[in-house]
Amino acid sequence: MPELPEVETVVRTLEHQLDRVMITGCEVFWNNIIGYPDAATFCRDIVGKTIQGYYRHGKYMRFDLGDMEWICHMRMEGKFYVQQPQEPYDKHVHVILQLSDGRQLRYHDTRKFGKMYLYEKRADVSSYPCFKNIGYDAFDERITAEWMYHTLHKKKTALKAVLLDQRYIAGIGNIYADEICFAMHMHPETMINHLRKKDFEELIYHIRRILNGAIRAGGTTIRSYTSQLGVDGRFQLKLKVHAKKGEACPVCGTTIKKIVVATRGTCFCPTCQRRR
DNA sequence: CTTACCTCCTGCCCGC
DNA sequence: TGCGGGCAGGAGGTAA
Repeated sequence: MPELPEVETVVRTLEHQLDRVMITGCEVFWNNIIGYPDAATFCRDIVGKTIQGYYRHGKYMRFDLGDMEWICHMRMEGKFYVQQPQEPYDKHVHVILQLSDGRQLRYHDTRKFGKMYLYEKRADVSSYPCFKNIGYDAFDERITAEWMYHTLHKKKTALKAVLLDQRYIAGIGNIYADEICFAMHMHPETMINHLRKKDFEELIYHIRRILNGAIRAGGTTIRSYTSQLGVDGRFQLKLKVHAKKGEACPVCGTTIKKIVVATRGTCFCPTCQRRR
């Protein structure tokens, strides 16, 4: 499931692979992938545009097309492939963009959960309808301990639920939420209103440290990128607790437990991570 | 306003 | 072997 670091890797990889390429054709095989407008309009309007910039907001990718903006969310299983037209593709390829250099940009998504949007360009990125419930990107400097304390100190919500809630901080998903809770030595169900301003400073520090570490690990993917593999931004990153149920905590050796928090499978160390 | 639950999808794992 | 059931999961939507 691509989270912020994986999306960043995909965006940078595509920028490296495609740069300023023109889109000369578009086919959509599964209409629900297109969140706005309808698939036919999407195809008609994207053809003839040149990609002029590659950006990311939370887990969303943004492509500057000059007078329009193409926005994609890969949800859990989305991948992009840059391939030659004659290369075969399977039933999970739902969108194919023909490029001016003869190659194709193919969107592959096993569960069809991903979404693409095409909007008239706006100066204020946060005003796009698909970002209606999406807050500041995790690296946005407007996320400060003061802002977090002000926004959250009265809420009776679990720490992990806050980390996953894209309205507050955009980009963190289930994997890094577990890792961030571990770094905080906090039980994922710690109530956010129990955190002090100093805790929020620490939280922001760990969020950015962990996401940055993952982005750096993703750089390896860019260098070793080959079109056959597809670009999904995944890489080998040593996780401390996520998906480690039954294994020993790397710090104290206690068996990692798994519970459900905010409807998500959640792994944590019962010794290192205390409730507050 | 907040929370709980449903929806979208498919692959995979389980039990029979 | 093969089938059905259950589950996971980001984010939008709706009901309570």
